[in-house]
Amino acid sequence: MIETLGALAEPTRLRIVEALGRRPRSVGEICDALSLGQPQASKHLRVLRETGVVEVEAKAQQRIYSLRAAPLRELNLWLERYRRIWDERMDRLDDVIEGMKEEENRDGRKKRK
Amino acid sequence: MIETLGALAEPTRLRIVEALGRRPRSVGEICDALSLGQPQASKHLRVLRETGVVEVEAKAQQRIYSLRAAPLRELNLWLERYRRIWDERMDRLDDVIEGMKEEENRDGRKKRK
DNA sequence: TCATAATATTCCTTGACAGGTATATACTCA
DNA sequence: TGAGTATATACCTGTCAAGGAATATTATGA
Repeated sequence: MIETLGALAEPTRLRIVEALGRRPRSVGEICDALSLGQPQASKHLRVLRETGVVEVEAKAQQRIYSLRAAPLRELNLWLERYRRIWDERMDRLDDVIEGMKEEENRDGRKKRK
Repeated sequence: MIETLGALAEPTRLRIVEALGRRPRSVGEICDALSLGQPQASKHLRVLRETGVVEVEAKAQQRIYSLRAAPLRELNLWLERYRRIWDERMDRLDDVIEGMKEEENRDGRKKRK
C-alpha cells in the first residue's frame, strides 16, 4: 500500500503507469512513447514490478508490461476511508466527476449547491 | 496530484494523515500519538501543508492540523480512470460511483483510444 | 516585562534513489 | 553457430530528503 504510493510518486513511473493504463506495452514501446532511455525504463519497470503495480509477460524476446488490479484496488479501498472528508458538502461523486470533466473555470467561482 | 502521492509515500507522513483522518490534532497530540519527535512532526507537517494535504488553524499557541478535501478528492478522481482495471469482475465495493461506466460493460476490447 | 509553553527552523550527517553510460543476458532466426 | 534484437543489470555520480540535536520564533499569562 505505501509501496504502491512510493512507486507512483515518481514522475516517470507515474507516466509509465498512465501509459500502461491505456494498454499493455513492451519496454520499447514505453521508451518510444515517453522518450525514455531503455535502461531507465527497465529500472522503473523493475520498481513497479517489485511493488506489484505491474506484471510482465514474455513474448518472444520482448517483455509486455501491464497494470495489475490489486494495488489500485487497495489504494481505492484506503482512500474510501476518507470519503467523508473528500466528499464533504459536495454533491454525489459522479456529479463531482461530471463537473470536473467539463473543466470549466476551476478557480473562478465556487459552485454552491 | 503527484505531490500528493509524494507526500503520502512516506511512512511517518502516512501515519500522520491517518491520525488526522480521525480528527484534527495539534502538533503535540501528533507527537504523542505517533511517538514522534516534535521537530520531525513539524517538518512532516510542513511538507503536508505545502502540498495542500493538510491545513492549519492557530489556536492560542497551538497549531491544529486537519486534512483538506481537495487532494484526496483529486487522488480519487485520478484513480477513477483505472476503475475498469481494479474493479475487474470483482464484487462491487461500492455502488455510489457507478454511474459512468455504462459503455464498458461489454466484452469489446479497446485497442486504440 | 519576563517566564514558559507550543511550535518552527537551522545545521549536520547519512542513506536512498534517479539519470547516464557501458555491459551483460536472453531470445530468435538465418 | 553467429548476428541481431530486446531487455536487464552494474557502476558511477549528483541530488534530495529524513532523522537528530540545538536553537529560534510566537503566543500566553502573571
